[in-house]
Amino acid sequence: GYYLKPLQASLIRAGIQPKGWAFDAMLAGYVLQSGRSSYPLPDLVQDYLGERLPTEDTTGESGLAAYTCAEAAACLRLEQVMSQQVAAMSCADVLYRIEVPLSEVLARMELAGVAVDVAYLHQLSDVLEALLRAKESEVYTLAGEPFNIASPKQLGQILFEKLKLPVGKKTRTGAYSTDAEVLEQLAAEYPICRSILEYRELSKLKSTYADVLPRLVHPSTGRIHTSFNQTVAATGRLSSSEPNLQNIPIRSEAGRQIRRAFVAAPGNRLLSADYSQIELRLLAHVSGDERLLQAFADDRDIHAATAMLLFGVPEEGVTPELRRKAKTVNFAVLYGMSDYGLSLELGMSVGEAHAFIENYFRQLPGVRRYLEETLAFARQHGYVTTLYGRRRYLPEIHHANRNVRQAAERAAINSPLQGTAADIIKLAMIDLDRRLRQEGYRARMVLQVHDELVLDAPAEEVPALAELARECMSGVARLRVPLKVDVEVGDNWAEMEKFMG
DNA sequence: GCATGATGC
DNA sequence: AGCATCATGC
Repeated sequence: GYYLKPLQASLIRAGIQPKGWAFDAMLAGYVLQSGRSSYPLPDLVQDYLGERLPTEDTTGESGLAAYTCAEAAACLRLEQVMSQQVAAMSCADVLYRIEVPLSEVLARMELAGVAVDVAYLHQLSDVLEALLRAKESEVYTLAGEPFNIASPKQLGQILFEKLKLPVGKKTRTGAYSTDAEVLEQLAAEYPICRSILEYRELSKLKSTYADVLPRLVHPSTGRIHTSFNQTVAATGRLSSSEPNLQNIPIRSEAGRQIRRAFVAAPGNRLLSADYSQIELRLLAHVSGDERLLQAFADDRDIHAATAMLLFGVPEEGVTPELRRKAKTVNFAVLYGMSDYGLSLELGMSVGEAHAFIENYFRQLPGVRRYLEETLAFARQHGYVTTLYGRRRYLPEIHHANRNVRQAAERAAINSPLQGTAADIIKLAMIDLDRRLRQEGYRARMVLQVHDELVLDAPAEEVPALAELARECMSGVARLRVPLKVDVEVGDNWAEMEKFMG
């Protein structure tokens, strides 16, 4: 078949649970070349069969029948060719044990949807509107005139020409940058910058979330049914759209008010299970670095443990500031840090950042070895892989332009880690979905947010479900480090409490 | 349609 | 600084 998920959803909605889905050409296309922007069937037919699918003429009934038959025939032949190639690049497990079975799980999740409190969102929208108007007046007063705050061009003119604030960085096109980093720098001395930041936050919350989410509530289910896209992210992650439920605010207090709108069905509770530090645990596993492995074996606070190593202080000497620096370095490693990037982040010179990184590698030599081996592999083969064999091609690893080449090098470091984490949670979703159905749970998996699964569950199922989710998620891979899973339970997605057990 | 800037992991 | 989606301006 081709793009089976909608078909699977239709069948499931009709109460039919077909088994033995064998092949999906769209998913095969994704596994073979995850960097493509999309996988239209005519393109796959052209690229893998060297043929042209007849042009779509579905005006009449006979035209529709003929085109549908041509599609079906093409899929059968695509399976022969693509399956061979998938096997030849050792991606059979990724396609047949991960992506194909996951498709049906995603269909079930999309059908289940998630409940939102619409009345609450309307109320919140009105509050945001009032706060926004007040903040707008505040900005106009500080600027000495009204203007469109949402226009970066007008805002740049007001701040850097009229008010003569010191110019920070410029954008790629040479305009004054007014992004949060620039405004944050200026905010201590110029209150208007703080006001603009607050205006931006409120504006984002209202226009992207409070005003849009209620419109996407399905009239018959009363729930929001996102799309989980399986072929978008080059690393193997899922994405979510219409609406994106993978970027619901959590960090700011105002943002968390949006999250409160995501609720359990009546009589139910929301259960969230998330992997703790999965990417750093994977770094420990694939690098085999002794100290990193030991830190996770001891279930240490990894950023604090890193701070002890980097700064040579005892546990009680780890100040919040040192821990924050160590945390930044840990993330920088996952993203394939350059000393330049780290220097910007930590506000130090490139030389200091370089010394920082050298110190990190001296303390964690296994990590350096892994990063060097991964880069060498990418340069030699032109791709990198996850633990389960998922491949990402990096043609720009030999690019003549240094910036382009270095971006590819960072992707070479990051993709195996981000992609392996994606493989693992996908496997866990398949397993958990099977267990939920086999064991007759009424709970439904409703969201996946990269390292987190959210279930909408009858209150009485919560204790057993917490155990089941933990078991599925941490048991799905046997690594040199434990996969720690934290479980939280609550009536809404903002107010969750740790679940012990 | 691209640029910018917001949100998440 | 890795990976995404969405709103807005122009």
